[in-house]
Amino acid sequence: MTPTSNNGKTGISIPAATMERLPRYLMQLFRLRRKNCDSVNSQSLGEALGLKDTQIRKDLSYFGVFGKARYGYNVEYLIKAIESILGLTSEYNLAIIGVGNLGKALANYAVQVNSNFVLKLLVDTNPEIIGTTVADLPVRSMDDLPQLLSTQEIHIGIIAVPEKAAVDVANILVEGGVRALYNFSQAELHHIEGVFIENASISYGVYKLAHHLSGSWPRKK
Amino acid sequence: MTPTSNNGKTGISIPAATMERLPRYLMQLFRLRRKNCDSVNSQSLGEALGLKDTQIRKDLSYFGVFGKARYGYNVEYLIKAIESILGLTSEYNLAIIGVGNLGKALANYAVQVNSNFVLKLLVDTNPEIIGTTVADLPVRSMDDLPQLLSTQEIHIGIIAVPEKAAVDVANILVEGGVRALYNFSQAELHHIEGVFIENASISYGVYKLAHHLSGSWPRKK
DNA sequence: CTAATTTCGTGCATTTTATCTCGAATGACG
DNA sequence: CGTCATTCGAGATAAAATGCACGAAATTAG
Repeated sequence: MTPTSNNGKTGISIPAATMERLPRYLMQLFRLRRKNCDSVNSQSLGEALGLKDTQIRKDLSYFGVFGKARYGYNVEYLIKAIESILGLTSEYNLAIIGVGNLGKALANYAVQVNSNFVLKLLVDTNPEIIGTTVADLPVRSMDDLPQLLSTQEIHIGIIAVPEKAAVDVANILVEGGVRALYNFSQAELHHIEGVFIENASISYGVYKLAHHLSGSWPRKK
Repeated sequence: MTPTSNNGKTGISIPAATMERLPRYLMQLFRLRRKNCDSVNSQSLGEALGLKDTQIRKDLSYFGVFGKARYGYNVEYLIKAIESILGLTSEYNLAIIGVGNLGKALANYAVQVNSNFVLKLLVDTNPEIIGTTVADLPVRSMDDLPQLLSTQEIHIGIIAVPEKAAVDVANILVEGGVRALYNFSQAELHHIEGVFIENASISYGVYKLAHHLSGSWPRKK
């Protein structure tokens, strides 16, 4: 069986919560590979990620049989399998709109993360930023964005502009044919027909921490 | 009844999923306030956030009665109530560790978000950054961090350093008495006794989008 | 004042998610 | 080669979250 096959499980719908965890599994597997680990079992994987071992086995079981009794999972094989499940078999072109501090951080980030994501385009409105080079790419003018989108295919648009500009930027991207948006602005983007939207919600975590500190967050065991 | 009271619901444990949504409600309420809206009903709040109206009513009902039939919720009152639930009745001092692009972005962010969060400390290891001013604060040396933590109380430590340094930074913060960490590094931080940890996981969204684009993400209706 | 209508709050059904349990497979070891 | 310990896979069970449906409250209109 190849890692890409689904082991006859077609038709069964995968829990969204499971899909959410796969990137975390993948990241941890990359770390293990860097440490030259050949195999990993569900228990140690769980400990590294703060999850129960049964959770990991159940998650992986949706996609077929990856593990072996008394051995665990082969790291390399599982990486290939999860990459395949996540659709990391092809490349995705990224555009970052807004090259302030956050945009720059994301640009440098994007290069490291995974070679399946290729940063193609940086755009800003600020004349002082336009023309500078960030992550080996020139920053282009927002005015040129529609035209730039027509000359190269962008799969994922990363929105790193102030809240007020986010909706306009989203519309330009969608009109330019971008079908997936990763929104780092405070704006709430939803419900654009045929477009996948992921909201990063950077600031919410601090509220959760405030609540924890203030007293009575219901703890998980 | 004051917004802070629990309307006799003490003892009932609040679903974690509900707590996760409260910051989003709060943000949307801030937007409504800025637009001088006095009231909002569960339906329009739901539309703005991509949630069902029943979800919002149920969430709020855990904390008592905030709404009125044929009127909805008073924006100002609901803001006060949620702020109280989230523990935003006192101030929280923030330290940002790592003043690269991400740290700078977070520093400028933190100032806007909410006056309950007060940025007190910026720290980095890079001699070229140490001594510069970001968000009206001088960047201090990482070497001085333990000492700085002993002279002022920091409630929330924001980790914006490279993955390799994250665990060390976390340890220094915890030893310095910080009980809540917001981790923006790629490192997985878990299980520090008595410390609340929130992982921002900035890069995972792009994997989800890749999977969406590649085909068969199970859609929610 | 009464009826009509809107919108909340909440008990209950449904769906989704997490956890438990245990048989089966695998490799280690005598 | 047989026994033992380990670790997976997956069905059964428990827990959590969501969504429905309806009674009650409140406002408006006649």
